[in-house]
Amino acid sequence: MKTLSIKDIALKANVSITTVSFIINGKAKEKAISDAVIKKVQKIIKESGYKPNQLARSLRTGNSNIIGLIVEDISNSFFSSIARLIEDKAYKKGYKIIYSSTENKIEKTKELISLFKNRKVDAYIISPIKGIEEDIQDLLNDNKPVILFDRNLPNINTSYVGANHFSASYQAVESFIKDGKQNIALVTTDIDVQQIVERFEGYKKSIIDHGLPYQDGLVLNIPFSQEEATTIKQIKELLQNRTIDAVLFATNYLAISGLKALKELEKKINESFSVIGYDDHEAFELHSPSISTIQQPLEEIAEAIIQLILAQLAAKTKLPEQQVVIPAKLIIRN
Amino acid sequence: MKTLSIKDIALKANVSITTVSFIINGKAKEKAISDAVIKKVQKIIKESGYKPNQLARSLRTGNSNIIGLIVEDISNSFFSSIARLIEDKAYKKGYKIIYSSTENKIEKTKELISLFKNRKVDAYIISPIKGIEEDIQDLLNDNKPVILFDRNLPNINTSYVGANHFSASYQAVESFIKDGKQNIALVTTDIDVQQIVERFEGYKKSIIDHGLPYQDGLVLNIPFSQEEATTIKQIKELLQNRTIDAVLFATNYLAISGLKALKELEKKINESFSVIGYDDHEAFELHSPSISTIQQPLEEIAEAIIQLILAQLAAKTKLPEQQVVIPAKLIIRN
DNA sequence: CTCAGTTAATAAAACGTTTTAGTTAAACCT
DNA sequence: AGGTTTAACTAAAACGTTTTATTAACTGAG
Repeated sequence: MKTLSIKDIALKANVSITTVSFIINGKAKEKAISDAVIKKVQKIIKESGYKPNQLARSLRTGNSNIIGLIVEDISNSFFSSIARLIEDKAYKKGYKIIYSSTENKIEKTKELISLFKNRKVDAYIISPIKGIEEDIQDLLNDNKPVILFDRNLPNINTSYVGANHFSASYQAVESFIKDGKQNIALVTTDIDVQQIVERFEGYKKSIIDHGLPYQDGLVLNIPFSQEEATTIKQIKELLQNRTIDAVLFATNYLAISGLKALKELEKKINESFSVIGYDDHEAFELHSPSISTIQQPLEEIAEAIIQLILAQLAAKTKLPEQQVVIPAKLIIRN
Repeated sequence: MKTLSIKDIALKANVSITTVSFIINGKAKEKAISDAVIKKVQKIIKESGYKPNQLARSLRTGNSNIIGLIVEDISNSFFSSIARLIEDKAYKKGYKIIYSSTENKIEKTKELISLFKNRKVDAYIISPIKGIEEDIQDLLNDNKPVILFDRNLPNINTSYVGANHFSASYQAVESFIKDGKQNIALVTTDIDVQQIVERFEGYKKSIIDHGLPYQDGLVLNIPFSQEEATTIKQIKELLQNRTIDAVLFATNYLAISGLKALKELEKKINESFSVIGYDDHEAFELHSPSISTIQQPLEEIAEAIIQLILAQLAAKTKLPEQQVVIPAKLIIRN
């Protein structure tokens, strides 16, 4: 069975294609189509189950009611949770989301942007990486709404939603110090994105502000695409070779690897050795003892993103860009 | 800057649109375009950065190089991991994936299928739910490849990839019994999909086969969309009101809730009380003690799915459907 | 020298919409 | 009665491709 087109409907209703189009798009009133015709056409549409071809529509109008979501890795629970929340909220406003993972690769990210552009995606939500500034600027020049989240790109003038990573890791370290910890390690990753840098800066500043010496050897930089086994090995080495009484992990997957390392070392978390993770994870709460963590308010972040996007989509003119910085919460668990 | 069209390229190269199109689509040789013209046009395309409009292309050809992936919930690690693997493999073959979550809702699933159909998605990978048989049959009648995974729909004749849930939960219960357990509970969910039913059947058969009495009261059915707090409460009640020395959880998120319940009850997992989860989760391995689980081989499942899809996409005729059942592995951890 | 075949290219239709610019007939003035 | 508005509807262009059918020029065989 061939799929129906607007032409078939027009034929059946004995009116022109134009008329049907006006009715479909709710312009019947303004275009002075009589009620009788409206009723008739709507009835035929309903009965036949006709659905306009979105491709043709997009081709003609240049927009698609689709929002593109580009994240680092959809299998990371932070991103998949955000994706799910955004999907939900967008869906209610009639927008669909399509998403894809960049794996922090510049080339793949560029291709994705190009793919989405090609598909006439209406707006972009991007967790960016350095090196795609130009591509994003192109989108903006093209008047497409772009919201950056999780990480910001300093040279791009567009709205951003993210957590206050500096202050969050500052507080985490502060809480270690208040607990009497002296040798606080940071396990972080080497990707060059603002949010990771901030986490490091917060750590460093907090240590110095509280009169402790900053020790380079207590900061472990894990390459992003490294095998987990290697990561675990490096963390074990750090813990064995250094006097350390507290560790802050800069991402949830690093914390997971860290917990595995501790397990292999049979090193217990207790009064004399503490751990704080980042981006909550089911495993943190369940762990014995429960793992304290810096929690980003996913719901709020998703909400802020979708608000900004919808506002920009609805607006005729370019809205002023906003930097929404949401405080991350330090969750102390015992 | 207006985006370029094939017309602009044709103009610049001083040839017809048709010629450019042939060259773009690699039909230059067969259409006897001279090498000189091919070179010239390709140079112009490269220099100008022209990218064909995929919408127009899809509108004309009826296909899109996009595969639609429809899952229950992208924020569940089982699905997001599979999605990520499929995305990777498809990407290498020049296909893009777009995915969306159904939340096990028939209406939303139907809408998604309709959305994808509208977008001329070339093939579908669906983790289905009862009630959408007709929509899937429509796709098949339309000659679109459809692969079901995770759950099968008995009345649909199409390929399926999934794990052997019956045998997996049979073995899990068997291992409990060999350990001397007598009162084995099952915490499962009420969604009416084959894979969940199989898990229950395997549990029941194993109990009976091994000469134990099947007790209805030891099976807890959790409504799918229920708040987690309620789920935890129900699991606590089950554990408090019954003599139970082992629990099999039918999904990973139920196991997580179960572990939380145990934590609240301060009930320890040890020789006299065992637990097995389903679909691995980071938290299982990290838990103290580590949680045994039934592990679905994600990599193999993803590989099988993508193989079937690509084979069907490449084939001119309809391939015979295949039911790929991959054994799930019982991982005993201590 | 002519006809058939080949080579190199193109014009135009088609995909399914939206939207601009009309057209026609009736209703409304003065 | 003649002109102007308005109501109701529509023809056709446009979006950017692919593809079918066609043309025009050349080649070589008989």
